[in-house]
Amino acid sequence: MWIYRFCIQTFIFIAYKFILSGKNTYSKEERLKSSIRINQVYTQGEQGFCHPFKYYFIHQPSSPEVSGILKTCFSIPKRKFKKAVDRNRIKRLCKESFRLNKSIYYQTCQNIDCDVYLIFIGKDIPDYASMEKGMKNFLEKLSKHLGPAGGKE
RNA sequence: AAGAUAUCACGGCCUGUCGCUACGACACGAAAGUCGUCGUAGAGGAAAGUCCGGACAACGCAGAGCGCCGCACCACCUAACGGGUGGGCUCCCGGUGAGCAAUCUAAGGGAGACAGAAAGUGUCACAGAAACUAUACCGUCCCUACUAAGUGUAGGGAUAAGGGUGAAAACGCGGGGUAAGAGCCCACGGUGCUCGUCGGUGACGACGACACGGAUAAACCUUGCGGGUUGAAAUGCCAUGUACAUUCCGGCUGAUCUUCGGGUCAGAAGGCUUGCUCGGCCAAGGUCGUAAGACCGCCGGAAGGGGUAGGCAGCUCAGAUAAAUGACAGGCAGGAGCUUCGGCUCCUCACAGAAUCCGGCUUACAGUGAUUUUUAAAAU
RNA sequence: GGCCCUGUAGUUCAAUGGAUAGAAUAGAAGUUUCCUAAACUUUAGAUAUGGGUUCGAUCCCCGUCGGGGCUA
Repeated sequence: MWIYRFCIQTFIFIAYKFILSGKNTYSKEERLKSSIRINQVYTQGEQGFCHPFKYYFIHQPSSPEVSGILKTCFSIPKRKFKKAVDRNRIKRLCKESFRLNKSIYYQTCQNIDCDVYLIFIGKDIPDYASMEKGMKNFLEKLSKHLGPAGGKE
């Protein structure tokens, strides 16, 4: 009985929060935090490049236990940006652009459990417009890559 | 009115929308909990460098001696400090004034790891005669021999006043004195872990007496004071998981009590602590065998190997753990540029982001305000 | 977060507090060769930086900057 209820709850959860995309939140659940998962993504995952970012990702179809959330993690190399202020600034720009534009991904891809590890590769600190442009490009590329596969399964 | 230096203070403010982190209340739910709702709080003067000092924690409760490290004028502040405040002394700049000169010195400014070189050892390159219980190269002077003599040559002696070398050369300078000279004597100065009197809490200062040949302790060292060691990746707990496995080395002794099950005391090998020593602490045997020894087990160390590398506390009225402070819009204030002096346009900027917490230090810094010192120009 | 080490030519290393900081290699020029290589000759090139101690610092001391290592 309660399993059925839980399924309904999770379905409602997904429907409200992501498909309809009523609010542009970026909470703790959407962040990739476990170091085990990060190592998996880094070693086993596929990799690619899209202008300011290098990305690793791993994906599997969603199940009742694993809700279909896109978990992300941003990384800025310390070698290129030595000051903590610059690294903080870039990370905040990344998070902000992802928060406002993640609906591009959720419009096409649903029920896929995907972990993404993004590394910022750039020489200068970008402004928000260029960062948003790069993030849109990345999300479109990712959703194109995952969309048909998710549809088949 | 402008620039520079130093010190101190500040390091934009307000409103709205979306969003993040923590906590609390409310709503729903049996509970776990929630696309929940609302409220409160949310990064600096250096948060930095990690250069000092603490709080705090752990370590076979840390005792003594040696070693090692740090500090080093005095007083006060401080939980403590290598920090701060004030004072003393020395040196440098400055130059009023005194003096024949050497030299001393007022105002003002700057610097100083500023105990001891008269406890000992070492070093002082090159140059120079000589660089340290000192030295005679050129000189100066005396005596003797040769020479008729001046002078010259040779030998012996006295001498640190003059020359040249050097970073540093017999305390400086004037006079006396002398064969020539020398603090040998005198005056004026200089120096001193010296002695006495006076002043000062003290460092020290003034006066008098006495004595006068270097530098280096950020060379070893000596003296005084301080420091047990390791640092939140400390430490405690929970979860997951494996191997009570393998190899090598060393040890398992003695006395005593006994209800014969065992207990008590001492000790070896080895190990533990702060580098060493003393001291202190830990420490299991049994079977077979006449014995030597063998086997099993245990203890300690080493090698290689296996497993987990997650969470909670530590940790805070900011408080995370792949780590929160952001984006957009408007206004005020400030700055820059243009100007027809009405205004218009642009910007919110420098250094820089908490990770247990405090007290300092050092370094970085757009701009604003205050104070001090100083510079050049113009006007009177 | 904490602890520690280190900085010398373009590179790898030397140098007891005292000469113009030395060697190898790389660079440049020349000799040789028909040309190149090799060999030989010559040459330029550095103490991370700011102070202090000292008569005199690559060396000793302090600050800053950079690089590296260790730490469950």
